[in-house]
Amino acid sequence: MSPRDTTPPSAGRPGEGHPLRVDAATGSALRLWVILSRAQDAVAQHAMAHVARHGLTIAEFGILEALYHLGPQLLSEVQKRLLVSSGGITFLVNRLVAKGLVERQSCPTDRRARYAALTPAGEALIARLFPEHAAVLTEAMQALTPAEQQTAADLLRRLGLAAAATPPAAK
Amino acid sequence: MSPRDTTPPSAGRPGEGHPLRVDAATGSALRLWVILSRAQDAVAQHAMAHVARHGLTIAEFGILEALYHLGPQLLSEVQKRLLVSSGGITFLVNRLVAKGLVERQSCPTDRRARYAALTPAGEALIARLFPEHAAVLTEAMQALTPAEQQTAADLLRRLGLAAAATPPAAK
DNA sequence: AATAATTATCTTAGTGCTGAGGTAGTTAGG
DNA sequence: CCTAACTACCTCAGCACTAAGATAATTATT
Repeated sequence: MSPRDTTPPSAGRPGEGHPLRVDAATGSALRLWVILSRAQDAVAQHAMAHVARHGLTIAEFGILEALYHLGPQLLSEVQKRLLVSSGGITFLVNRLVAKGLVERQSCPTDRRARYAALTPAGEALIARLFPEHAAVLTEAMQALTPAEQQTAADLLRRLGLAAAATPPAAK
Repeated sequence: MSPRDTTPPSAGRPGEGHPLRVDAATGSALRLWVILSRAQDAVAQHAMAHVARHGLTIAEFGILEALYHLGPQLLSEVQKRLLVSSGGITFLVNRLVAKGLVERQSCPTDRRARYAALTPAGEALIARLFPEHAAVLTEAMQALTPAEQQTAADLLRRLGLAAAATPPAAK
């Protein structure tokens, strides 16, 4: 789903292609979209490389991290937090159970619901990995000062919330 | 690969989990990482919804757009531009060929190399879709003014270039 | 020329996830 | 109660892509 595409042509290329003609507002949105995606991807490479070294995917790490910081959670709560599909959360928790890092617990008040909770092994792993992960990301983002990170975060939060709020657009 | 995870706990949650303790610099990097990923994902939903309505994936659209604006390109050039794997570019071009939107042309000076070029049908499709796509993205990002988009783009470009430049980190 | 190293593409197997649909448990209305 | 609607989770088929390796053509070295 990454748009390292939509990229405006690397200026000066003497192609046989069509010139890129867009108005100013459209141009800045397109440019931002490409830059946003590339930045996300570049940082994601660092995050993935780190968790992969411990045999985890980013999504698995996200579940462990959520359970670590919030305690046992209903699968549906974890699902909403991670933004994965309903089938996906079952699949991911199954895999973590198979690895011995997570266990399911039944909910006393609602027999449909199941909690996911860390096993001692899972707790030990995430307790060790989380600080490392934070350090990897801090390192990967060191090009921006904390103040700049704050500015970027403020802008992107508004952008993300607004984009998520609008319907996926009909055209 | 999305880290809607790594999210700091939604403050105030009275969990049984561990408190989130990180220093200031680490905190801003972690926060930015989550916000960056969520913003990228939210905008990507709009982009995907648009191209999916025409039976395309984002990667396929990216190839069509590249060929449209640059003219016929070697597969390896398209690959670098889209940041897909070498197998991926073969796979994607095959699918576009099957759809009748792209054709391969042999390179006269290097018999290993192949050009990808738009067919008339492909050209007609992307000529219609590209302006729509630009409009969808402009709409999706309208929460930020052009000046704010510029600021965000400047920061993210630096972030992305620096993150891409550093080795995937060893720890 | 012969050999090695590099480059360009393709092949194959596999991964990580989505989406549609299904079952069981729960809540609300009549 | 009894039905309908909803919710939580799971199953399963399938998709988009990756990674590793194979093949084949080119360039560089000896």
